[in-house]
Amino acid sequence: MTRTAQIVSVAREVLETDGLEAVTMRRLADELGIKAPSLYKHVKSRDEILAALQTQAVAELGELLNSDDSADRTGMTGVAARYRAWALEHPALYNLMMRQPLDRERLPSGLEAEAESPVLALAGGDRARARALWAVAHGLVDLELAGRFPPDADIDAAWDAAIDAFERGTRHDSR
Amino acid sequence: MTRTAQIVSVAREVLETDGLEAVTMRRLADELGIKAPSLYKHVKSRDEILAALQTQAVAELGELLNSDDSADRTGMTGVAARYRAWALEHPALYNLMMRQPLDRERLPSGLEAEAESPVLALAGGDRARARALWAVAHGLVDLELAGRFPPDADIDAAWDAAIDAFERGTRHDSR
DNA sequence: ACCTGAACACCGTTCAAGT
DNA sequence: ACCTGAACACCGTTCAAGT
Repeated sequence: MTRTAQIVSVAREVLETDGLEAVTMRRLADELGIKAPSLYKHVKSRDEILAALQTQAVAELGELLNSDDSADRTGMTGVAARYRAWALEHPALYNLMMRQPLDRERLPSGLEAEAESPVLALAGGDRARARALWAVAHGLVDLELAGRFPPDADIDAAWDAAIDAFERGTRHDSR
Repeated sequence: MTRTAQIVSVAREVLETDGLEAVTMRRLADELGIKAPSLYKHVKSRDEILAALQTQAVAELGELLNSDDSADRTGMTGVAARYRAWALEHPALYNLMMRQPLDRERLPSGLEAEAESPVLALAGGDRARARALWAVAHGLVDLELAGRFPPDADIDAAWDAAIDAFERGTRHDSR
């Protein structure tokens, strides 16, 4: 394991344990038993570390969505459940993944397409519809993570309503 | 105009002009011709200032969604267009508004309900459906603002697809 | 009542220097 | 090749002191 990989790995632990604001150059150095300035021999900046974590997250969530646990609920309901569950288990990582543009240069080619493919399939190959579908899922998760729903809101019911709206008819783009 | 109100007003200008990271106690003080520590005589913390801006934003966007410019497109398409346009005009404010739990104590009572009412109406009074509707709109805006769609994505088409999905049938919650 | 200077405990980052 | 100490330009916030 290269030193750079160790840094990213420690960053992930800290991110998941104590949140983004705890991911500090001094804290990462501390965990590794070195001093903050030493990190810069292995990594260009804090942002570079965060970009690496973003890539990891896209890969992981993509893999999960592609996994077809046939035991699990299938189709839209299953994909939605896996998406939401992953986000709730890794809230800080999910936020990081969504709150900055993808660094498409660095991203392993094809990764983004692979991560999206299950959603595209659910949309019957319609890219616009797939993006709308992604947006509801993201919107529901983001509002839940941000604590923006009223305390008594039935979030499960909101997911059901969303799935309900998208499940009927796969007619294509109406523009 | 009380000093506190001036601080919040300056904070809004700075937020909209230079983004959240520019909203610094020292910067706000500077704009007002005083020193940073003086701000604490009028305001408890930076977070309190941001919470005030969040309240403003909810009120404004709510008012806009309730406005029924009959010249404008009506129904879901019109509301969606106004929602998106406001978010794109005030990106930093929109983010601020969505990225932290509402301070429901401080919020003028009824404000949240009023802001939501047009969406609830579009959902035929179904709260779960209304939340799903809100989530698509928020998801689409959030992904657009974060630069998370591929550069060649047709975002208008994604909105059309979302509207399309929600426009047919107002049958209620299927759980 | 309102404002200031000095300070504290933090940030990310740079750079000369050590091994 | 890898690490460190000292420093720079920042943060939010506190507090004694001035008017």
